[in-house]
Amino acid sequence: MTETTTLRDRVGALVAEAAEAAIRAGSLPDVALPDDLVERPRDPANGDYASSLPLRLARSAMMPPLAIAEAIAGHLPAGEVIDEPRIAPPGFINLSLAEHFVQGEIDRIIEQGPTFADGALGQGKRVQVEFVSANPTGPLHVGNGRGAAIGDTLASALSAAGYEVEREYYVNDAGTQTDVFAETLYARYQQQHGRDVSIPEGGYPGEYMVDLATQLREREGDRLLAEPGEPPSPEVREMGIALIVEHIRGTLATFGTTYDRWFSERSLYEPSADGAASAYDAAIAILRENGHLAEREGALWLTSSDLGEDKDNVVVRSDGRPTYFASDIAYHYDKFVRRDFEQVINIWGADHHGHVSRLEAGTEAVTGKGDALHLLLYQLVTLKRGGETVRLSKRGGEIITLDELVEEVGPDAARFFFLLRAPSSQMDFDLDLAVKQSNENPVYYIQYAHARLASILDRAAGEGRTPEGGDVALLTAPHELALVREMLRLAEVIELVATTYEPQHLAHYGMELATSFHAFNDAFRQQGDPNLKVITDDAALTAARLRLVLAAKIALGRVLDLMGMTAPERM
RNA sequence: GCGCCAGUAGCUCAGUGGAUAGAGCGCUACCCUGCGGAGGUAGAGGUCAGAGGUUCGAAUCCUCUCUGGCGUACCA
Repeated sequence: MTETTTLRDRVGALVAEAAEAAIRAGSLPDVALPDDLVERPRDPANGDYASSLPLRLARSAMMPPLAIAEAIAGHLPAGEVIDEPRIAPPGFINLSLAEHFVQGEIDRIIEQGPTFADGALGQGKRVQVEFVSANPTGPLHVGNGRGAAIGDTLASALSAAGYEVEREYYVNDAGTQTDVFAETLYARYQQQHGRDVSIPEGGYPGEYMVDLATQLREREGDRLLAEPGEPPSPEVREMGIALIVEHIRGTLATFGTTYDRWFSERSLYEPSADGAASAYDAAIAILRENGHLAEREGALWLTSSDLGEDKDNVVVRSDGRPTYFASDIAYHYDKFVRRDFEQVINIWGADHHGHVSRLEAGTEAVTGKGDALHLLLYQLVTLKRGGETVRLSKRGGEIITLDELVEEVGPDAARFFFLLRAPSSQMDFDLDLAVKQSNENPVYYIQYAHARLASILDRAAGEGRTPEGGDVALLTAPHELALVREMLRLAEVIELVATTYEPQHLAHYGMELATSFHAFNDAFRQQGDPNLKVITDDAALTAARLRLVLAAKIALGRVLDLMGMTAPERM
C-alpha cells in the first residue's frame, strides 16, 4: 500500500481482505470477487464509502445479501482508517472514515503541497496527447477552444496520475488546403499591389487573409510578386503558414495552453536527421511488405477491408500525391515506432469521426499498436448569437474566433465553460449570455473561494498567527471534517479523468470543493460568536484551523491548476 | 440508406448497474451584515424522448421507434 494509492483503493482493499478472511473462516463460500469493491454513496448519510458486494455475491454465494454483509463486516478492521462498518438493507456495507484519520490527512496535504493528490496509476508510462491541430489556414475558432481545454486538462490529469505526458500540435502544412490557403494569400497580396485578381474558387474569404497579406507586404514589399499570371514563389506559402502558426500559438498561449512540440506534417516526408528513410517511406515499406497495399485505378490503396474496415482507402492518389491519410499513417508510425510512445491520445472534433476506424486500422497495420491509440472525439460547439445558430466552419462564412471569445469572457471562464461539459455532449454556446453573465459564471465561485482562503491566511499572518504547529486533533466540528473529506476525493477524481478521458469530472469536483469551503466558512458566521471564527483568542485552535485553511487552499489551487486556470490570491 | 454521438428540471448541463435522480443560472422565502455578499440555508420545478427486454436492482446495459448533430471523397 503506497502513499500514492487512492483512498478508495485502500478502503476497497480492506473489504477484499475482509471477504477473503470470511471465506477462510468458512462464513462465506469460496467465490470470486469483482474488481471495484467500494463506491462513493450519493447520500453522505450512507458513509464515505459503501460496498454493494453482498448484493453482487448473493447469487454465486447462494446466501441472503444481509448474511453476506454480516460475514464480511465481521472481518473489517475498524480503527486506523475506518470506523465500525454499518450494514444497511438490502445488502450494503457502509463505511465511514475514522475521525483521527481524516484529521491526520490535513497534515499530509500540507506536507505534499503542490503534489497533493498525485497518483501512481500511470507508472511513468509515456503518453502523448495531440490536440487542436487545426489546419494552418486561419485563426482558431470557438470549437478549437473546446479541444484545447479538453486536451490540455486531460494531459494535466494524466501527468498527475503518474504518466509522463507530452503535448503536441500537428501542423498540417503539406496538404491541398494549404495550397488553397497560399493561393488565396497570394491573390490578396497581389490586390494590395493594385492587381485586379480575385481569390480562387474554394479559397478563404475571411478578412484575416487581407491582414496576412498586409503583413507580408509590410515585411517584404513587392519582392514576392511574380510576373502576372505566373505562380508565386514557394516563399509566399512558407511565410503565410509561419505567420498563421505564430498566430495560433499566440492564441493558445493566451488561452493558457502551451505545447511540448509542434510537429510538421511535411517533416514526415523528409529523411530523418540520422539519414534514415523518411517516416512516410518507412511506413509505406512496412505496409508493402505486409501485403496491405494494392494498386488500382492508378492509385495506391490500403486494403483496409482485409483489416475489418468497410472499404479500402486511398494512400497515394493517381497523380502521385499522398493523401492526408498517408500522412496520418506515417505520423502514427513516427509516434509509436520512432518516438516509442506507449500510449497516444488524439483529440478530434466530431466532424473527423469518419477517420477514426481507418486510422486505427492503418496504425495497427503499420505498428501493431492499434490498441494503444485512443481517438477521443468531442462534439461540435454550436454558437448562438441573438437567438440564431451559427455553424462553425472555417470554409463557410462567419466564424467566431477563439481570440474573440477570450477577449469577451477571459481565458479562465472560457476554459471552465468548455470543461463543464462532457466531450460527447453537443453544446450550445450562447455568446450573448456568456458575455452578459460573465460575472456570475461559476468560474468565479471557485476562484472566489480560493481568494477567500488566501485572505484568511493573510489576515492571520498580519496578526502573527500561522498554521505552524497546529494540532489537527482539535478539529472536530462537522463542517471542518466535511471540508477535509471533500479534499480527499481529489486523487480519485484525477484517476477517473485519467481513465475515462472525461475532464468534466474535474470541473464539477472543483465546484463541490468550493461549496464545501463556502459552507465551512459560513458556518462560523452563522453562529455569530467571534470565538467560533477561524482566528480566535484560542491560539492552539486558531493554528489548527489555519492548517485546515492552508490545506484547503492547496487542494483548490491544485484543481484550478489542473484545469489551466489561475488561482487568484485576491479578486 | 448505412455508421458514430446525443436526447435528464423553464434554460445550460452533470450523473462510475445500486439506496429518495443532482448542479449552475432563473424563480420564491429566509440567514449572515463579513477573517471578502462573487456567500449560506430551504423550497417550487422531472413520464430521465417513447416502447419492449436483461437484472435482486436500469437514467446507466441490449433491441426497436422518434428527434437532433456529425460522418459516409483520389478534401482536410
